[in-house]
Amino acid sequence: MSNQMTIYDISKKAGVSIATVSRVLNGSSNVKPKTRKKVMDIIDQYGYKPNAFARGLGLNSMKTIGILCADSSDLYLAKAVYFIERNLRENEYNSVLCCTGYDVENKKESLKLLLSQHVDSVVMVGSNFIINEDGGNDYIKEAAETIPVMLLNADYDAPNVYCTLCDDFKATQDATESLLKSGIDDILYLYNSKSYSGQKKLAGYQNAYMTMDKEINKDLQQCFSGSHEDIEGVTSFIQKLWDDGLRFKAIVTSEDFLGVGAIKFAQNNNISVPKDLQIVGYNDSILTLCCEPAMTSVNNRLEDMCIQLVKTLIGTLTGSEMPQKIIFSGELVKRDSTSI
Amino acid sequence: MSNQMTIYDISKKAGVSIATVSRVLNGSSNVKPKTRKKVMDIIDQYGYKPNAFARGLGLNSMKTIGILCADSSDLYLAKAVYFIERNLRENEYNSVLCCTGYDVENKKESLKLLLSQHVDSVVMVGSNFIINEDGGNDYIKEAAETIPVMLLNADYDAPNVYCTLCDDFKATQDATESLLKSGIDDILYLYNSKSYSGQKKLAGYQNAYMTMDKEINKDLQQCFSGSHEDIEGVTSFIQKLWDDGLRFKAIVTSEDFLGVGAIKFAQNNNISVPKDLQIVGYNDSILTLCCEPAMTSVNNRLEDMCIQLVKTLIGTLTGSEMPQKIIFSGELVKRDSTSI
DNA sequence: AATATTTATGAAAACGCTTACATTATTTTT
DNA sequence: AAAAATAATGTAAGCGTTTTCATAAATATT
Repeated sequence: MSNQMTIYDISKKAGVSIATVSRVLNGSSNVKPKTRKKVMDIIDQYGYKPNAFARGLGLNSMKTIGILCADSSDLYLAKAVYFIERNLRENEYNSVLCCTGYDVENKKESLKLLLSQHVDSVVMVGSNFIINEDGGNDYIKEAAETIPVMLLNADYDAPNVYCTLCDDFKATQDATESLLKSGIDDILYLYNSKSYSGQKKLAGYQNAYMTMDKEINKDLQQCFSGSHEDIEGVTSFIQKLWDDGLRFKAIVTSEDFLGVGAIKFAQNNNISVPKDLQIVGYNDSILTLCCEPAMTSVNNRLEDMCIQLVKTLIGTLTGSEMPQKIIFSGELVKRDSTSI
Repeated sequence: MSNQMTIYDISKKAGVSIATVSRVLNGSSNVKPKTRKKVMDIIDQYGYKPNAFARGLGLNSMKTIGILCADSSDLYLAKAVYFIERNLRENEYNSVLCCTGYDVENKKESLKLLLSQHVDSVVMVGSNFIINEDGGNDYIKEAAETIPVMLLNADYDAPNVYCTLCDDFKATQDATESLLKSGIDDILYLYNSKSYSGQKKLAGYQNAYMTMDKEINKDLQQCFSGSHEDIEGVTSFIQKLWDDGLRFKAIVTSEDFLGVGAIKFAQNNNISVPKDLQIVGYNDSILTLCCEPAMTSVNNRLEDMCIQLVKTLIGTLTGSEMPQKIIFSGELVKRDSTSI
């Protein structure tokens, strides 16, 4: 079996020392081309792969990145994980995935676990890793004392913490402003409690009103706290608001599933979309194409962000000075649920 | 820093040998309760975590399972990865994720990589890991010589290979039969080239016709080879068939996104669903709730399968004799896209 | 109380690599 | 052609655990 082979076996067969084999393996320049070829041939012939543990022990790095993610069954997070994993692998890094759920203690525990595994860095996927209370993010700061911490779509200033994010504030503000400018004043903002970015988007929504010098109605800011799978829950949540007498001409959301729930609500009530109710999703996921009409949504450049994040990560690990914050601009993808 | 501490430091502080510390760490019974407590206290006090590499080297196992998955951004596969990861972690196993894409060579390469990392087992998520040609699956057999190989929703008989799957054949046959029994003869079967299970479902579809003694029209078996994101592609694919004169009263699909594309097609052509066209999806994903009307779909018990798979895996790793094949029955979840 | 048995602990080898340092081979300089 | 400089290779010491085997302590048996 090729897997039982050790560097000793290879060195013996190639008639060199284990140090030379190691040098070939690690691409050291100080080895004669002829020797390198000889060793390589043996390695290829026997399909030898160095034992990752031993290598890790020696190098104190296993070329492994920890990926922390609340819930990789969430469409958006799943895509992020996918893009990050792919990019890491292209750079010859492995990823250990760790789904933490939304509980804070769990997140901390998972992080500790990854650290004990000596990952070279840890990527936190999603803004829900930012804890919105005093000292809540110390666990990030602490981890960053040991290894670089990469935040996807979250914003946190600390040494050795690198953020790659989309300007959700601005994207939401822009979308809201477009609606306001088209003469619609009663815009419901619907967000999900799970994600901190829902707050930032809320601020963008509010800022749009301020900028346009229009009055804000607090009742039009609503938080849905169910799961990202519970579209029916969203629909009845909105229905309840409606039945309670709340009225709106547009709904701006912090996630696509909320938008879909809104479209379903409109259908149930024979409200014409976009004529009498315009709806804006967020993330530009496949859900936008499933509903009727297809939904306008903010594309927040997930793939670009992930590519950049890995680029920054690799740079940091190889000792380059890297910017600690990179911000992408979201882009409103207009479909048939709006007429702006 | 707690992370730099070694077993030596702990042993010194506790006034015992490293062997004793190791025994405490590994829960060996041969250690006096008083000693254990003493050591534990030091460990807790300093937050010591053993170096995973060294441990791996010693044990030749890092309690890590490799997860192989073509594309974890696919809703279905993402959920599978999520469930598996969660269950593994509950059993104190880590998971290294590896997205292979659909290229066979890549899959083999990724598997080799995982093996070189000395994972304790490897889980292949999805039927696309079964290569439908002579000797195509030797790579699985080979891996199984070293470690147990777990297949999710794929069927392959070999020593040390464990399959957990859903009877997609039967589920599709049942759905098709229900439609046939309700008097509809022209059922389009639409599947996706990416997944081998599309073939098994096709067989189920065909078997329904045979069982009901009805004639099969080969033109009604169509394969869409686009991406799982390309709902619009599906819609125009069906439109083309329609424009070419193909007619059908129902569409049975191998995946939800195909069903959604079908519903969109119906909408575009003012074909009433389910009155004039019934549509059945597969996987019972969130997409079924996004479209209008909500889509009937086969729930193939993904979570149950994943739980069982991990159970089987842990059993195997701990030396229990485990069944090599466990088959779940799919369940048709009826919604408004059918009237059966 | 002396001996046999069991239980708890320690010393040291092993795990398979990397790498600093020592040595040898090769090339360049004189 | 000898000396100096450089390049290639080898030797051996880590890296931080686990674990076997030997030994010491505690308990049971006579």
